[in-house]
Amino acid sequence: MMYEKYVDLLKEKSIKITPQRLEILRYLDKNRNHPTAYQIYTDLKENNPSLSKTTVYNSLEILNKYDIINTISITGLETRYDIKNIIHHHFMCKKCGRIIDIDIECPNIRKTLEQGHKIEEVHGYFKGRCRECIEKEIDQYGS
Amino acid sequence: MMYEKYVDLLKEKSIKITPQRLEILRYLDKNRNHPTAYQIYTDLKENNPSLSKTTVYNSLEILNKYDIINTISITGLETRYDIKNIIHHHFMCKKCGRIIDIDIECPNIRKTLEQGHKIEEVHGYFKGRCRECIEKEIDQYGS
DNA sequence: ATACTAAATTGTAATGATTATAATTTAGGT
DNA sequence: ACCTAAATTATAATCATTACAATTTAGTAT
Repeated sequence: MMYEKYVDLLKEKSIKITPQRLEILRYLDKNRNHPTAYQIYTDLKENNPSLSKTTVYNSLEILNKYDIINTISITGLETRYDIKNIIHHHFMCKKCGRIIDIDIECPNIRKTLEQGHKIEEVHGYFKGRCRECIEKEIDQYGS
Repeated sequence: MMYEKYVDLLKEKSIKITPQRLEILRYLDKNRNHPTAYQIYTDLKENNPSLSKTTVYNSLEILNKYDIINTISITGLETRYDIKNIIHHHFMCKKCGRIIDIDIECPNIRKTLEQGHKIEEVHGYFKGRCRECIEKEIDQYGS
């Protein structure tokens, strides 16, 4: 019941249903903060001490390959992961490091590009300072 | 004469003018194929055997900080570098790995987002199969 | 021109994310 | 209840990047 949703996702793609994959999917579904592989690993390890880091990487790779999750290259340091939902962009705050969803899809990019190359993924991100960090600065130094 | 253009770029930002920085800038200006730090390092080392990898990283960092170059996080593996020119997006071919410039700026993203967060960088990229790889496949298997 | 000083460069070592490998276990079909 | 290919695990290796400490240099002041 609890995992049925994720079982179905894997069944659709005819890839093996394992407890590790289900846990990772559930984790990404509940944690929409674009975690790293390491964050997923350490958090899930609490309830499953035998979990291997390699398994996390392998699972993320196959889930990405079958279009169940997205990878986000934005920090330049590590890959972030995101369960697939409606297309959106990301905003990364250079101060606090947070990656925030931006519910926008870049219009007419797809059409514009259907001229030779085949697009399989669309990624957009911005970098700057998030509202919260800006507000903190104002508090600190006076407006 | 040859390096004047790059000297000016550094002067504008009041950062020190060193032969290493000038060479890196010239390299990025001539090589618009989004090289990695390692590629820059090995290519420039040919004419300057004492060049250090750390210098390349340090220089790229400061050039990026002062908005003279751009960093591109797209492969998830390493950072790519691009001399600053008009805003454009990128297309990465999943087959051959090439990163191609797409001369498009996502319209009205900037305005849409001026609601709290401050945008300092706009990045957009697509992944898929480039025209050349697609054409090769057709050649191979018949159309 | 010369001397000075903070900043840049260099080489080496350390770090941290990710991948490779090989042995063990398991999912899912027979 | 098998069987087998695929998944999981632990460990070691790899690769990009950063930290560090010693040396050199750019650019300013003398």
